[in-house]
Amino acid sequence: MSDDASSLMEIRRQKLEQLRSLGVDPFGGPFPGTETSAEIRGRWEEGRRVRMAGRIVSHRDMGKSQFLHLQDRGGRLQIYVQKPALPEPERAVFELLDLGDILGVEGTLFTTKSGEPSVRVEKLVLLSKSLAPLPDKWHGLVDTETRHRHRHLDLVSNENSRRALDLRVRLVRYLRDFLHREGFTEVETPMMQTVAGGAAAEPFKTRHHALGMDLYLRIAPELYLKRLLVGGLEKVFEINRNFRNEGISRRHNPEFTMLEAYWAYSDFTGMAQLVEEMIRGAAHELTGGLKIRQSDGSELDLSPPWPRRKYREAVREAAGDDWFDLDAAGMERRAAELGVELEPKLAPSEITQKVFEKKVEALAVNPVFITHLPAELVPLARLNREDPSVVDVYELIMGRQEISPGYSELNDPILQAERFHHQVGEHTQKVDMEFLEALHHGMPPAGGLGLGVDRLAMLLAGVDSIREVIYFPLLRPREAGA
RNA sequence: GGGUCGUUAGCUCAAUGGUAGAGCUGCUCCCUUUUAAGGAGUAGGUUGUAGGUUCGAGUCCUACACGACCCA
Repeated sequence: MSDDASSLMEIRRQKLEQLRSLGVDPFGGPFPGTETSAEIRGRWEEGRRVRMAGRIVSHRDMGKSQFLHLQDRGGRLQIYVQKPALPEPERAVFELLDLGDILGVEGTLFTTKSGEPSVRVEKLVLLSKSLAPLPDKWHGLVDTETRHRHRHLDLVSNENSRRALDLRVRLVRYLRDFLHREGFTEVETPMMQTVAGGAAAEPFKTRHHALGMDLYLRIAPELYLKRLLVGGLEKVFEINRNFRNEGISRRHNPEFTMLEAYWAYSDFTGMAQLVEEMIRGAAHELTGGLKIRQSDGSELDLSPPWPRRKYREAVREAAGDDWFDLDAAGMERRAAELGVELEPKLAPSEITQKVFEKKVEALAVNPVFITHLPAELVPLARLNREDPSVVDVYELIMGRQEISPGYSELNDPILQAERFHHQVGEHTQKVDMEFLEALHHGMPPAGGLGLGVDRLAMLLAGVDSIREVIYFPLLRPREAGA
Protein backbone atom coordinates (compact mmCIF):
# COMPACT_ATOMS: atom_id res chain seq x y z
CA MET A 1 0.00 0.00 0.00
CA SER A 2 1.46 3.35 -0.99
CA ASP A 3 1.99 6.35 1.24
CA ASP A 4 -0.96 8.08 -0.32
CA ALA A 5 -3.37 5.31 0.48
CA SER A 6 -2.07 5.06 3.99
CA SER A 7 -2.38 8.79 4.44
CA LEU A 8 -6.01 8.69 3.32
CA MET A 9 -6.56 5.87 5.75
CA GLU A 10 -4.50 7.58 8.44
CA ILE A 11 -6.78 10.63 8.28
CA ARG A 12 -9.82 8.41 8.71
CA ARG A 13 -8.21 6.68 11.67
CA GLN A 14 -7.64 10.05 13.29
CA LYS A 15 -11.31 10.84 12.79
CA LEU A 16 -12.10 7.52 14.43
CA GLU A 17 -10.16 8.56 17.53
CA GLN A 18 -11.85 11.95 17.56
CA LEU A 19 -15.24 10.23 17.41
CA ARG A 20 -14.27 8.03 20.34
CA SER A 21 -13.15 11.04 22.33
CA LEU A 22 -16.63 12.50 21.75
CA GLY A 23 -18.01 9.36 23.37
CA VAL A 24 -19.34 8.06 20.04
CA ASP A 25 -18.95 4.39 19.09
CA PRO A 26 -17.79 4.52 15.44
CA PHE A 27 -19.01 0.95 14.91
CA GLY A 28 -22.41 1.38 16.44
CA GLY A 29 -25.12 -1.01 17.37
CA PRO A 30 -28.48 -1.86 15.84
CA PHE A 31 -30.68 0.75 14.20
CA PRO A 32 -34.12 -0.86 14.06
CA GLY A 33 -37.34 0.35 12.50
CA THR A 34 -35.92 1.49 9.18
CA GLU A 35 -37.53 1.54 5.76
CA THR A 36 -35.51 1.10 2.60
CA SER A 37 -35.13 3.94 0.15
CA ALA A 38 -37.42 2.05 -2.23
CA GLU A 39 -40.10 1.61 0.43
CA ILE A 40 -39.90 5.29 1.32
CA ARG A 41 -40.35 6.32 -2.32
CA GLY A 42 -43.22 3.85 -2.61
CA ARG A 43 -45.05 5.32 0.39
CA TRP A 44 -44.24 8.96 -0.26
CA GLU A 45 -45.98 11.45 1.97
CA GLU A 46 -44.63 14.94 2.54
CA GLY A 47 -43.81 15.49 6.18
CA ARG A 48 -43.93 11.79 7.09
CA ARG A 49 -41.36 10.75 9.65
CA VAL A 50 -39.00 7.96 8.53
CA ARG A 51 -35.92 6.07 9.63
CA MET A 52 -33.38 4.91 7.10
CA ALA A 53 -29.89 3.43 7.12
CA GLY A 54 -27.33 3.30 4.33
CA ARG A 55 -23.91 4.10 3.04
CA ILE A 56 -22.91 7.68 2.19
CA VAL A 57 -22.18 7.63 -1.55
CA SER A 58 -22.22 11.33 -2.36
CA HIS A 59 -21.92 14.61 -0.55
CA ARG A 60 -22.57 18.18 -1.68
CA ASP A 61 -21.39 20.78 0.80
CA MET A 62 -23.29 24.09 0.55
CA GLY A 63 -21.98 25.51 3.78
CA LYS A 64 -24.78 25.38 6.27
CA SER A 65 -26.83 23.19 3.93
CA GLN A 66 -25.54 19.71 3.27
CA PHE A 67 -26.84 17.18 0.78
CA LEU A 68 -25.86 13.53 0.84
CA HIS A 69 -27.10 10.39 -0.84
CA LEU A 70 -27.50 7.27 1.23
CA GLN A 71 -27.39 3.98 -0.64
CA ASP A 72 -29.19 0.91 0.66
CA ARG A 73 -30.47 -2.30 -0.89
CA GLY A 74 -33.43 -0.43 -2.37
CA GLY A 75 -31.36 2.20 -4.16
CA ARG A 76 -30.45 5.73 -3.12
CA LEU A 77 -32.21 8.51 -1.31
CA GLN A 78 -31.04 12.07 -0.69
CA ILE A 79 -30.76 13.33 2.85
CA TYR A 80 -30.61 17.00 3.74
CA VAL A 81 -28.74 18.18 6.80
CA GLN A 82 -29.09 21.72 8.08
CA LYS A 83 -25.94 21.92 10.12
CA PRO A 84 -27.06 24.61 12.58
CA ALA A 85 -30.17 22.59 13.39
CA LEU A 86 -28.20 19.55 14.54
CA PRO A 87 -27.70 19.17 18.28
CA GLU A 88 -24.32 18.28 19.74
CA PRO A 89 -22.63 15.89 19.57
CA GLU A 90 -24.30 14.98 16.26
CA ARG A 91 -23.02 18.14 14.66
CA ALA A 92 -19.45 17.23 15.62
CA VAL A 93 -20.04 13.72 14.35
CA PHE A 94 -21.27 15.10 11.04
CA GLU A 95 -18.00 17.01 10.59
CA LEU A 96 -16.09 13.74 10.92
CA LEU A 97 -18.06 11.80 8.30
CA ASP A 98 -16.55 10.48 5.05
CA LEU A 99 -17.89 8.99 1.85
CA GLY A 100 -18.40 5.32 2.57
CA ASP A 101 -19.54 5.69 6.17
CA ILE A 102 -22.72 3.88 7.11
CA LEU A 103 -25.28 6.13 8.66
CA GLY A 104 -28.67 5.85 10.31
CA VAL A 105 -30.95 8.86 10.03
CA GLU A 106 -34.37 9.89 11.23
CA GLY A 107 -36.29 12.81 9.83
CA THR A 108 -39.20 14.01 7.75
CA LEU A 109 -39.84 13.71 4.05
CA PHE A 110 -39.81 16.74 1.76
CA THR A 111 -39.13 17.58 -1.86
CA THR A 112 -36.38 20.01 -2.81
CA LYS A 113 -36.73 22.95 -5.19
CA SER A 114 -35.34 20.83 -7.98
CA GLY A 115 -37.86 18.11 -7.22
CA GLU A 116 -35.70 15.50 -5.52
CA PRO A 117 -37.35 13.42 -2.78
CA SER A 118 -35.32 13.93 0.38
CA VAL A 119 -35.19 13.33 4.11
CA ARG A 120 -34.73 16.40 6.33
CA VAL A 121 -32.46 14.90 8.97
CA GLU A 122 -33.29 15.50 12.60
CA LYS A 123 -31.37 12.64 14.15
CA LEU A 124 -28.15 11.14 12.84
CA VAL A 125 -26.31 8.06 14.09
CA LEU A 126 -22.97 6.78 12.80
CA LEU A 127 -23.39 3.02 12.39
CA SER A 128 -20.01 2.17 10.87
CA LYS A 129 -16.98 4.25 10.06
CA SER A 130 -15.34 3.44 6.72
CA LEU A 131 -11.58 3.49 7.15
CA ALA A 132 -10.63 2.71 3.53
CA PRO A 133 -11.79 4.99 0.72
CA LEU A 134 -14.29 3.78 -1.84
CA PRO A 135 -13.80 3.94 -5.61
CA ASP A 136 -14.30 7.09 -7.67
CA LYS A 137 -17.77 8.55 -7.39
CA TRP A 138 -18.45 8.93 -11.12
CA HIS A 139 -16.37 6.38 -12.89
CA GLY A 140 -16.90 3.86 -10.17
CA LEU A 141 -14.75 0.81 -10.40
CA VAL A 142 -14.07 -0.05 -14.02
CA ASP A 143 -11.13 -2.43 -14.09
CA THR A 144 -12.55 -5.92 -14.62
CA GLU A 145 -9.94 -7.66 -12.55
CA THR A 146 -10.44 -5.35 -9.58
CA ARG A 147 -14.20 -5.65 -9.91
CA HIS A 148 -14.01 -9.42 -9.63
CA ARG A 149 -11.35 -9.54 -6.95
CA HIS A 150 -13.01 -6.91 -4.78
CA ARG A 151 -16.63 -7.74 -5.48
CA HIS A 152 -17.79 -5.86 -2.38
CA LEU A 153 -16.49 -2.63 -3.94
CA ASP A 154 -18.00 -3.52 -7.30
CA LEU A 155 -21.38 -4.00 -5.64
CA VAL A 156 -21.15 -0.66 -3.85
CA SER A 157 -20.11 1.18 -7.01
CA ASN A 158 -21.73 -0.45 -10.00
CA GLU A 159 -25.43 -0.65 -10.60
CA ASN A 160 -24.88 -2.93 -13.60
CA SER A 161 -23.00 -5.45 -11.50
CA ARG A 162 -25.70 -5.43 -8.85
CA ARG A 163 -28.34 -5.87 -11.52
CA ALA A 164 -26.71 -8.90 -13.21
CA LEU A 165 -25.95 -10.67 -9.94
CA ASP A 166 -29.38 -9.94 -8.56
CA LEU A 167 -30.97 -11.36 -11.68
CA ARG A 168 -28.95 -14.53 -11.23
CA VAL A 169 -30.12 -14.94 -7.66
CA ARG A 170 -33.74 -14.41 -8.67
CA LEU A 171 -33.32 -16.85 -11.55
CA VAL A 172 -32.24 -19.63 -9.19
CA ARG A 173 -35.22 -18.90 -7.02
CA TYR A 174 -37.57 -18.90 -10.00
CA LEU A 175 -36.27 -22.24 -11.27
CA ARG A 176 -36.79 -23.77 -7.82
CA ASP A 177 -40.27 -22.37 -7.44
CA PHE A 178 -41.23 -23.45 -10.94
CA LEU A 179 -40.17 -27.06 -10.38
CA HIS A 180 -41.81 -27.15 -6.97
CA ARG A 181 -45.04 -25.96 -8.59
CA GLU A 182 -44.67 -28.74 -11.17
CA GLY A 183 -44.52 -31.28 -8.35
CA PHE A 184 -40.79 -32.00 -8.37
CA THR A 185 -38.95 -32.85 -5.17
CA GLU A 186 -35.75 -30.95 -4.52
CA VAL A 187 -32.89 -33.04 -3.15
CA GLU A 188 -29.22 -32.71 -2.32
CA THR A 189 -26.86 -35.48 -3.38
CA PRO A 190 -23.15 -35.92 -2.65
CA MET A 191 -20.69 -33.30 -3.84
CA MET A 192 -17.81 -35.53 -2.72
CA GLN A 193 -17.86 -38.81 -4.57
CA THR A 194 -15.66 -41.87 -4.71
CA VAL A 195 -16.33 -42.14 -8.45
CA ALA A 196 -16.92 -38.91 -10.41
CA GLY A 197 -19.61 -40.05 -12.83
CA GLY A 198 -22.46 -38.74 -14.92
CA ALA A 199 -20.38 -36.78 -17.43
CA ALA A 200 -17.14 -36.91 -19.36
CA ALA A 201 -14.96 -34.33 -17.60
CA GLU A 202 -11.80 -34.09 -15.55
CA PRO A 203 -12.67 -34.02 -11.83
CA PHE A 204 -10.97 -32.28 -8.90
CA LYS A 205 -9.41 -34.69 -6.49
CA THR A 206 -9.33 -34.33 -2.73
CA ARG A 207 -8.48 -36.54 0.21
CA HIS A 208 -10.31 -37.76 3.29
CA HIS A 209 -7.67 -38.17 6.00
CA ALA A 210 -9.54 -40.23 8.58
CA LEU A 211 -10.79 -42.72 6.00
CA GLY A 212 -7.49 -42.63 4.15
CA MET A 213 -9.13 -42.38 0.76
CA ASP A 214 -9.26 -40.17 -2.28
CA LEU A 215 -12.50 -38.44 -3.15
CA TYR A 216 -13.60 -36.47 -6.18
CA LEU A 217 -15.69 -33.32 -6.33
CA ARG A 218 -18.65 -34.18 -8.43
CA ILE A 219 -18.81 -33.38 -12.13
CA ALA A 220 -22.56 -34.15 -12.23
CA PRO A 221 -25.27 -35.34 -9.84
CA GLU A 222 -26.84 -37.56 -12.51
CA LEU A 223 -26.14 -41.04 -11.20
CA TYR A 224 -27.39 -40.25 -7.70
CA LEU A 225 -30.56 -38.64 -9.01
CA LYS A 226 -31.30 -41.72 -11.13
CA ARG A 227 -30.85 -43.90 -8.06
CA LEU A 228 -33.58 -41.80 -6.48
CA LEU A 229 -35.77 -42.62 -9.48
CA VAL A 230 -35.15 -46.29 -8.71
CA GLY A 231 -36.15 -45.49 -5.14
CA GLY A 232 -39.49 -44.12 -6.35
CA LEU A 233 -39.06 -40.35 -6.15
CA GLU A 234 -40.41 -40.06 -9.72
CA LYS A 235 -40.06 -36.28 -10.08
CA VAL A 236 -36.81 -35.07 -8.64
CA PHE A 237 -34.36 -32.22 -9.16
CA GLU A 238 -31.23 -30.66 -7.76
CA ILE A 239 -29.74 -27.19 -8.21
CA ASN A 240 -26.19 -27.22 -7.01
CA ARG A 241 -22.55 -26.78 -7.82
CA ASN A 242 -20.60 -29.00 -10.20
CA PHE A 243 -16.81 -28.91 -10.43
CA ARG A 244 -14.82 -29.50 -13.58
CA ASN A 245 -11.07 -29.35 -13.73
CA GLU A 246 -10.89 -27.50 -17.03
CA GLY A 247 -9.65 -24.20 -18.37
CA ILE A 248 -11.24 -20.92 -17.36
CA SER A 249 -12.89 -18.78 -20.01
CA ARG A 250 -15.67 -16.31 -20.61
CA ARG A 251 -18.10 -19.23 -20.48
CA HIS A 252 -16.37 -21.52 -17.98
CA ASN A 253 -15.82 -21.27 -14.25
CA PRO A 254 -14.37 -24.37 -12.56
CA GLU A 255 -17.33 -24.47 -10.20
CA PHE A 256 -20.66 -23.72 -11.79
CA THR A 257 -24.30 -24.20 -11.00
CA MET A 258 -26.22 -26.98 -12.70
CA LEU A 259 -29.86 -27.85 -12.58
CA GLU A 260 -30.70 -31.47 -13.26
CA ALA A 261 -34.26 -32.77 -13.25
CA TYR A 262 -35.64 -36.29 -13.80
CA TRP A 263 -39.23 -37.16 -14.51
CA ALA A 264 -40.37 -40.77 -14.44
CA TYR A 265 -42.65 -41.92 -17.28
CA SER A 266 -41.76 -38.84 -19.38
CA ASP A 267 -39.19 -38.64 -22.18
CA PHE A 268 -36.99 -36.11 -23.97
CA THR A 269 -39.97 -34.44 -25.64
CA GLY A 270 -41.63 -33.92 -22.26
CA MET A 271 -38.41 -32.47 -20.89
CA ALA A 272 -38.10 -30.12 -23.86
CA GLN A 273 -41.57 -28.80 -23.19
CA LEU A 274 -40.77 -28.42 -19.50
CA VAL A 275 -37.53 -26.52 -20.06
CA GLU A 276 -39.16 -24.29 -22.66
CA GLU A 277 -41.90 -23.24 -20.27
CA MET A 278 -39.44 -22.84 -17.44
CA ILE A 279 -37.01 -20.59 -19.33
CA ARG A 280 -39.73 -18.51 -20.91
CA GLY A 281 -41.40 -18.08 -17.53
CA ALA A 282 -38.09 -17.04 -16.00
CA ALA A 283 -37.46 -14.48 -18.74
CA HIS A 284 -40.89 -13.02 -18.31
CA GLU A 285 -40.62 -12.90 -14.54
CA LEU A 286 -37.10 -11.48 -14.40
CA THR A 287 -36.93 -9.15 -17.38
CA GLY A 288 -40.58 -8.37 -17.95
CA GLY A 289 -40.51 -9.59 -21.53
CA LEU A 290 -39.29 -12.19 -23.96
CA LYS A 291 -36.85 -10.04 -25.95
CA ILE A 292 -33.51 -9.50 -24.33
CA ARG A 293 -30.72 -7.24 -25.58
CA GLN A 294 -27.34 -8.98 -25.59
CA SER A 295 -23.99 -7.32 -25.05
CA ASP A 296 -23.07 -7.72 -28.73
CA GLY A 297 -26.13 -5.68 -29.67
CA SER A 298 -28.16 -8.63 -30.90
CA GLU A 299 -31.62 -9.39 -29.55
CA LEU A 300 -32.52 -12.73 -28.05
CA ASP A 301 -36.16 -13.48 -28.78
CA LEU A 302 -37.74 -16.17 -26.60
CA SER A 303 -41.22 -15.89 -28.09
CA PRO A 304 -42.94 -19.22 -28.72
CA PRO A 305 -42.86 -21.57 -30.42
CA TRP A 306 -39.27 -22.74 -30.17
CA PRO A 307 -38.53 -24.83 -33.25
CA ARG A 308 -37.53 -28.50 -33.05
CA ARG A 309 -35.02 -29.42 -35.75
CA LYS A 310 -33.42 -32.75 -36.45
CA TYR A 311 -29.63 -32.68 -36.28
CA ARG A 312 -29.16 -34.00 -39.79
CA GLU A 313 -31.65 -31.55 -41.27
CA ALA A 314 -29.93 -28.66 -39.56
CA VAL A 315 -26.57 -29.80 -40.93
CA ARG A 316 -27.95 -30.28 -44.45
CA GLU A 317 -29.41 -26.80 -44.41
CA ALA A 318 -26.08 -25.34 -43.33
CA ALA A 319 -23.74 -27.48 -45.43
CA GLY A 320 -25.76 -28.64 -48.45
CA ASP A 321 -28.45 -31.24 -49.13
CA ASP A 322 -25.85 -33.76 -50.30
CA TRP A 323 -23.69 -33.47 -47.17
CA PHE A 324 -24.33 -36.99 -45.91
CA ASP A 325 -23.63 -38.44 -49.37
CA LEU A 326 -20.08 -37.06 -49.30
CA ASP A 327 -17.06 -39.10 -48.29
CA ALA A 328 -14.55 -37.78 -45.74
CA ALA A 329 -12.48 -36.02 -48.41
CA GLY A 330 -15.59 -34.40 -49.88
CA MET A 331 -16.66 -33.24 -46.43
CA GLU A 332 -13.24 -31.72 -45.81
CA ARG A 333 -13.44 -29.76 -49.06
CA ARG A 334 -16.96 -28.54 -48.30
CA ALA A 335 -15.97 -27.59 -44.74
CA ALA A 336 -13.08 -25.52 -46.12
CA GLU A 337 -15.50 -23.76 -48.50
CA LEU A 338 -17.72 -22.96 -45.53
CA GLY A 339 -14.74 -21.58 -43.63
CA VAL A 340 -14.71 -24.31 -41.00
CA GLU A 341 -11.20 -25.24 -39.89
CA LEU A 342 -10.53 -28.90 -39.20
CA GLU A 343 -7.78 -30.92 -37.65
CA PRO A 344 -6.49 -33.57 -40.05
CA LYS A 345 -7.86 -37.12 -40.19
CA LEU A 346 -11.24 -36.65 -38.57
CA ALA A 347 -13.97 -39.23 -39.04
CA PRO A 348 -17.03 -38.09 -41.04
CA SER A 349 -19.12 -37.85 -37.87
CA GLU A 350 -16.48 -35.61 -36.29
CA ILE A 351 -16.30 -33.37 -39.36
CA THR A 352 -20.07 -33.15 -39.32
CA GLN A 353 -20.02 -32.17 -35.66
CA LYS A 354 -17.45 -29.42 -36.34
CA VAL A 355 -19.63 -28.04 -39.11
CA PHE A 356 -22.63 -28.25 -36.81
CA GLU A 357 -20.80 -26.31 -34.08
CA LYS A 358 -19.59 -23.55 -36.40
CA LYS A 359 -22.48 -23.26 -38.82
CA VAL A 360 -25.53 -24.13 -36.73
CA GLU A 361 -24.77 -23.70 -33.05
CA ALA A 362 -22.57 -20.62 -33.37
CA LEU A 363 -25.22 -18.85 -35.46
CA ALA A 364 -28.29 -19.75 -33.41
CA VAL A 365 -29.23 -16.69 -31.38
CA ASN A 366 -32.86 -17.58 -30.75
CA PRO A 367 -33.73 -20.85 -29.05
CA VAL A 368 -33.90 -24.02 -31.09
CA PHE A 369 -34.12 -27.64 -29.99
CA ILE A 370 -31.81 -29.89 -31.98
CA THR A 371 -33.10 -33.47 -31.79
CA HIS A 372 -32.15 -36.90 -33.10
CA LEU A 373 -28.44 -36.48 -32.52
CA PRO A 374 -26.18 -39.21 -33.93
CA ALA A 375 -25.75 -42.05 -31.44
CA GLU A 376 -21.97 -41.84 -31.53
CA LEU A 377 -22.09 -38.29 -30.15
CA VAL A 378 -24.19 -39.20 -27.12
CA PRO A 379 -23.16 -42.68 -26.02
CA LEU A 380 -25.28 -42.82 -22.85
CA ALA A 381 -28.67 -41.94 -24.30
CA ARG A 382 -31.49 -44.17 -25.42
CA LEU A 383 -31.53 -45.19 -29.09
CA ASN A 384 -34.45 -44.11 -31.23
CA ARG A 385 -36.84 -47.01 -32.03
CA GLU A 386 -37.36 -46.22 -35.70
CA ASP A 387 -33.78 -45.16 -36.39
CA PRO A 388 -31.20 -46.69 -34.05
CA SER A 389 -28.43 -44.53 -35.58
CA VAL A 390 -29.81 -41.58 -33.63
CA VAL A 391 -30.70 -41.07 -29.98
CA ASP A 392 -33.78 -39.70 -28.22
CA VAL A 393 -32.17 -36.51 -27.06
CA TYR A 394 -32.62 -32.79 -27.42
CA GLU A 395 -29.98 -30.13 -27.22
CA LEU A 396 -31.35 -26.66 -26.56
CA ILE A 397 -29.26 -23.99 -28.22
CA MET A 398 -29.67 -20.28 -27.67
CA GLY A 399 -27.35 -17.30 -27.59
CA ARG A 400 -24.94 -19.28 -29.81
CA GLN A 401 -24.29 -21.90 -27.14
CA GLU A 402 -25.65 -25.06 -25.58
CA ILE A 403 -27.91 -24.23 -22.68
CA SER A 404 -29.71 -27.46 -21.87
CA PRO A 405 -29.51 -31.08 -22.94
CA GLY A 406 -32.44 -33.44 -22.41
CA TYR A 407 -32.66 -37.19 -22.64
CA SER A 408 -34.87 -40.18 -22.74
CA GLU A 409 -32.87 -41.91 -20.07
CA LEU A 410 -31.40 -45.33 -20.56
CA ASN A 411 -32.92 -47.73 -18.06
CA ASP A 412 -31.61 -51.02 -19.44
CA PRO A 413 -28.92 -52.07 -16.91
CA ILE A 414 -27.21 -54.50 -19.26
CA LEU A 415 -26.91 -51.97 -22.07
CA GLN A 416 -25.83 -49.33 -19.58
CA ALA A 417 -23.07 -51.61 -18.27
CA GLU A 418 -21.80 -52.19 -21.81
CA ARG A 419 -21.75 -48.48 -22.57
CA PHE A 420 -19.94 -47.75 -19.31
CA HIS A 421 -17.24 -50.27 -19.99
CA HIS A 422 -16.83 -48.92 -23.49
CA GLN A 423 -16.55 -45.40 -22.10
CA VAL A 424 -14.14 -46.45 -19.37
CA GLY A 425 -11.86 -47.79 -22.03
CA GLU A 426 -11.77 -44.37 -23.63
CA HIS A 427 -11.52 -42.15 -20.59
CA THR A 428 -9.89 -44.39 -17.98
CA GLN A 429 -12.80 -43.76 -15.63
CA LYS A 430 -13.98 -46.04 -12.95
CA VAL A 431 -17.45 -47.51 -13.16
CA ASP A 432 -19.99 -46.54 -10.53
CA MET A 433 -21.02 -50.05 -9.44
CA GLU A 434 -23.58 -48.78 -6.94
CA PHE A 435 -25.41 -47.07 -9.78
CA LEU A 436 -25.32 -50.11 -12.03
CA GLU A 437 -26.58 -52.29 -9.22
CA ALA A 438 -29.42 -49.86 -8.60
CA LEU A 439 -30.41 -49.98 -12.28
CA HIS A 440 -30.72 -53.77 -12.03
CA HIS A 441 -33.55 -53.33 -9.56
CA GLY A 442 -35.51 -51.44 -12.23
CA MET A 443 -35.58 -47.72 -13.03
CA PRO A 444 -38.78 -46.37 -14.52
CA PRO A 445 -38.45 -44.98 -18.03
CA ALA A 446 -37.80 -41.30 -17.54
CA GLY A 447 -36.90 -38.04 -19.13
CA GLY A 448 -33.95 -36.08 -17.76
CA LEU A 449 -32.62 -32.61 -18.35
CA GLY A 450 -29.66 -30.48 -17.42
CA LEU A 451 -29.59 -26.71 -17.41
CA GLY A 452 -26.48 -24.56 -17.10
CA VAL A 453 -27.80 -21.99 -14.68
CA ASP A 454 -24.88 -19.57 -15.02
CA ARG A 455 -25.17 -19.53 -18.80
CA LEU A 456 -28.89 -18.96 -18.69
CA ALA A 457 -28.29 -16.13 -16.22
CA MET A 458 -25.77 -14.61 -18.67
CA LEU A 459 -28.32 -14.63 -21.47
CA LEU A 460 -31.13 -13.21 -19.37
CA ALA A 461 -28.85 -10.51 -17.95
CA GLY A 462 -27.38 -9.80 -21.38
CA VAL A 463 -23.77 -10.06 -20.18
CA ASP A 464 -20.94 -11.75 -22.07
CA SER A 465 -18.92 -13.28 -19.22
CA ILE A 466 -19.85 -15.95 -16.70
CA ARG A 467 -17.93 -13.92 -14.12
CA GLU A 468 -20.62 -11.27 -14.23
CA VAL A 469 -23.20 -13.69 -12.82
CA ILE A 470 -21.00 -15.34 -10.16
CA TYR A 471 -20.32 -13.29 -7.02
CA PHE A 472 -16.81 -14.65 -6.57
CA PRO A 473 -15.44 -16.23 -9.75
CA LEU A 474 -12.20 -18.17 -9.42
CA LEU A 475 -9.12 -15.99 -10.08
CA ARG A 476 -5.47 -16.65 -9.56
CA PRO A 477 -4.31 -15.14 -6.28
CA ARG A 478 -2.39 -11.88 -6.50
CA GLU A 479 1.07 -11.62 -5.04
CA ALA A 480 1.15 -10.54 -1.41
CA GLY A 481 0.64 -6.82 -0.96
CA ALA A 482 -1.20 -6.26 -4.22
C1' G B 1 -1.39 -24.66 -23.92
C1' G B 2 -0.64 -20.64 -28.27
C1' G B 3 -1.32 -15.49 -30.01
C1' U B 4 -2.68 -10.23 -29.28
C1' C B 5 -3.40 -6.32 -25.92
C1' G B 6 -3.19 -4.18 -21.06
C1' U B 7 -0.85 -2.93 -15.94
C1' U B 8 1.17 5.11 -14.46
C1' A B 9 -1.61 8.82 -7.64
C1' G B 10 -6.79 5.76 -3.34
C1' C B 11 -10.32 5.83 -8.17
C1' U B 12 -10.73 7.18 -13.68
C1' C B 13 -7.22 8.45 -17.25
C1' A B 14 -2.96 11.57 -19.91
C1' A B 15 2.27 11.98 -21.03
C1' U B 16 7.67 12.11 -29.68
C1' G B 17 13.41 8.27 -25.70
C1' G B 18 14.45 14.44 -22.59
C1' U B 19 11.71 18.05 -15.51
C1' A B 20 5.67 12.16 -14.46
C1' G B 21 0.34 15.46 -15.30
C1' A B 22 -5.29 16.19 -15.02
C1' G B 23 -10.17 15.27 -12.92
C1' C B 24 -12.38 12.99 -8.74
C1' U B 25 -11.14 11.59 -3.69
C1' G B 26 -8.31 13.84 0.77
C1' C B 27 -6.93 18.30 3.60
C1' U B 28 -7.73 24.21 4.69
C1' C B 29 -11.34 27.93 3.55
C1' C B 30 -16.29 30.67 1.29
C1' C B 31 -21.52 29.58 0.36
C1' U B 32 -28.96 27.74 4.06
C1' U B 33 -32.48 23.70 -1.61
C1' U B 34 -27.52 21.08 -4.15
C1' U B 35 -27.53 17.07 -8.33
C1' A B 36 -20.61 14.93 -11.54
C1' A B 37 -23.05 21.69 -7.15
C1' G B 38 -19.72 25.99 -7.54
C1' G B 39 -15.34 29.04 -6.05
C1' A B 40 -10.04 29.83 -3.68
C1' G B 41 -5.85 27.18 -1.97
C1' U B 42 -3.08 22.58 -0.91
C1' A B 43 -1.26 17.52 -0.48
C1' G B 44 -0.58 12.98 -2.92
C1' G B 45 4.23 8.72 -7.43
C1' U B 46 9.98 2.94 -6.40
C1' U B 47 5.12 4.24 -13.67
C1' G B 48 3.13 -4.42 -12.04
C1' U B 49 8.22 -7.18 -10.72
C1' A B 50 13.40 -8.26 -12.14
C1' G B 51 17.10 -7.41 -15.57
C1' G B 52 19.09 -5.03 -20.16
C1' U B 53 20.03 -1.08 -24.16
C1' U B 54 21.00 4.32 -23.77
C1' C B 55 24.32 10.35 -21.86
C1' G B 56 19.08 9.77 -20.44
C1' A B 57 13.54 4.74 -20.12
C1' G B 58 6.57 5.43 -18.12
C1' U B 59 8.16 5.08 -23.40
C1' C B 60 12.85 0.46 -26.59
C1' C B 61 14.47 -5.05 -25.53
C1' U B 62 14.18 -9.82 -22.43
C1' A B 63 12.02 -12.69 -18.62
C1' C B 64 8.31 -13.13 -14.97
C1' A B 65 3.38 -12.01 -12.41
C1' C B 66 -1.73 -10.85 -12.96
C1' G B 67 -5.78 -9.74 -16.16
C1' A B 68 -8.75 -9.04 -20.83
C1' C B 69 -9.75 -10.78 -25.73
C1' C B 70 -9.11 -14.49 -29.64
C1' C B 71 -7.70 -19.54 -30.75
C1' A B 72 -7.03 -24.91 -29.13
